[in-house]
Amino acid sequence: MDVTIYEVAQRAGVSIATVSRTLRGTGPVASKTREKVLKAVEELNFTPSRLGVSLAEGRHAANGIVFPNLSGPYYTEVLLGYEEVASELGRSVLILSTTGRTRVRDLVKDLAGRVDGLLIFGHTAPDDVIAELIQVGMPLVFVSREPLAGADTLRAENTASARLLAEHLALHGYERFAFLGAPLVTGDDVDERWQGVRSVLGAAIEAVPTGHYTVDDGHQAALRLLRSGDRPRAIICSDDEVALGALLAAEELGLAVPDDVAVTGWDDIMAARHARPALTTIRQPMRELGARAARALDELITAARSTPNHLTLTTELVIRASCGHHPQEEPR
Amino acid sequence: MDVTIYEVAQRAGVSIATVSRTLRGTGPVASKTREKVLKAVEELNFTPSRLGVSLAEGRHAANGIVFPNLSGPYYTEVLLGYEEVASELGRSVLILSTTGRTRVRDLVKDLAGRVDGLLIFGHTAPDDVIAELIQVGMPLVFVSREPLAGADTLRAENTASARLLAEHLALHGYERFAFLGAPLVTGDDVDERWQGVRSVLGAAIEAVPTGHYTVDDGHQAALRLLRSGDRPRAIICSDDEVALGALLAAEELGLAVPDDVAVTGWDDIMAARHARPALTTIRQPMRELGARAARALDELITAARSTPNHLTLTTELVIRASCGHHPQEEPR
DNA sequence: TTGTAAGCGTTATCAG
DNA sequence: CTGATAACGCTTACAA
Repeated sequence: MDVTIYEVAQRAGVSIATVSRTLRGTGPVASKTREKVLKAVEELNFTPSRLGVSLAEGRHAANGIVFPNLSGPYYTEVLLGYEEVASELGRSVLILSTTGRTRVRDLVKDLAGRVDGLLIFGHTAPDDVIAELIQVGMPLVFVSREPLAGADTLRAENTASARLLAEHLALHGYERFAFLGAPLVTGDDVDERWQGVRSVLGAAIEAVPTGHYTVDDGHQAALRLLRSGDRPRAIICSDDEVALGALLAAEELGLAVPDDVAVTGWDDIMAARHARPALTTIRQPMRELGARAARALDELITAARSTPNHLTLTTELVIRASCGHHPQEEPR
Repeated sequence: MDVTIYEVAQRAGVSIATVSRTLRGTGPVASKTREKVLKAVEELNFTPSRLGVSLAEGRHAANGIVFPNLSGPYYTEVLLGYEEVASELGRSVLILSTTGRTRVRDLVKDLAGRVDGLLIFGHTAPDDVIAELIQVGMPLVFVSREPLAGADTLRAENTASARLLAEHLALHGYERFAFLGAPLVTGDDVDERWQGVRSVLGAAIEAVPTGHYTVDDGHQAALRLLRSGDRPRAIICSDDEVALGALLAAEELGLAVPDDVAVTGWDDIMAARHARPALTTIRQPMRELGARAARALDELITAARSTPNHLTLTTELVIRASCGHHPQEEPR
């Protein structure tokens, strides 16, 4: 990309203003002139410099997204939904992964300087940068986090479905529960799930931490949990990956799921259906979260909307085999 | 981000050149002046406009990456390795996902206009755009593709390990094989794997297509394959995800792995170790591929190097349970 | 040590 | 309809 609008103008025998007008369709251009210009553009294989355009237009035509990592389908799916819609809207997407990173503050600020708007997962960005960004009016949408003034927040419903799940498990007659993948910060998705199940299970459930929310960490934590003296009758996991890890641990210890210990997940990632036994879980529209975030950002950026939106998408309890036997599945 | 270098200069009572010098550490600045400038910067909370900087510097300080999708760990891992190193080198990364996209040509060109260099997976970008990009001297590194003039290519070794794997399976005494996940384009990783195994197995192996290289598609294809009259004794899969799908299919049909049918994968993703039975596979340094690509691009961009490199990283045959019983594992 | 001014590549206003 | 020309926000010779 080396040829500039000046060369095109010169070759076409017109001014750069005319070239610009022709290419963007803004303002009138005589059809003979237009032809000359297009011909020159063609011959020179001219593409307007993004930098020049952006500087003049005063916008990047790009969105950012900050996530912890990409282990497992959750962030990945949201990311893809986001990128697809952003792309439709003519915006590129810049990514920033924060786990294992030092100076996240600076990275986020730098990213913010390159885009017109940002999707931020949960609490992956330091509060003070967020405050700064809101302060300067940068369009922001948070996914998987409690509402926040000055920015959009978007999440899938957690508490109600957590209750639904807890109640379903209680109906199985289980009495001791564990919540594997204890919340790390208050106000994010996992915390809401925990609050939800605890609100119905009360003292019968205890929170067990896992480190990260990965298959591996779930596996390790479940191993410890299941080996302990009084193991729970049912393990409600923070998400499907942790649950997959729990399934592994149970198998390793020779425990049958759901007969010895029931296990449930969250998200309904593809592997949940394929797991053995298939995971009872809560389906959450990951792709749509990303897509909606991109659209919300677009509204904010184009100033089609100025007041923040706080949206909660509905989820669905998906009952499969891992939570216990159900009459309709096992006719007597 | 609204305050410009002019306001800082004014407030500090100096020229914009001095502000720039102070901030970038280029050229001399009296320490008293420096202090005044830094104070003004602080008070105004000034951050140089990325667009301004890039336009003046003549570089984006950003890299792009184009991949088909993010289903499964392979692209994801490479992406993360890439982003991490790019970030260390002070470059942001812009992504472009191509599956299900129309006008990939335009998307790639647009992306190219926003970055200093591009990592492109296999054959995800149309040949003519690639030719154009090489033509204009855009730094390019291809991952998982056969060498190409005018750009770096980077891949993990395929053919030799494919032979190794095939020979190992032959030692088990198997006679009929299938390669699940037939190559879609010639010259990419999967094609090399196929060529490798076929070179030792000859007519004893047949290629079976899967659509995409996903768990689901592998599952479906394996189901058809295993139901057919003369099912193969061993299934060599194009990658771990397809293999995971094959495992599912075998289980569904009541076939024991490896006793009724052996299955192998490729990549050694995390799930391969956790699968039941654990997958025999070829370990490939995905993260490192991404990291190296970022460094290679940096060399090309900074003109530290001008001749293309074509690098092949070594892989490792990881023998686990899914390919058959081994003496050392099962002492008589 | 500091300031002036010429780029960098567009867009868009305002006269013709 | 078209062309000067002033932004846009910075970097960097070149002078002083």
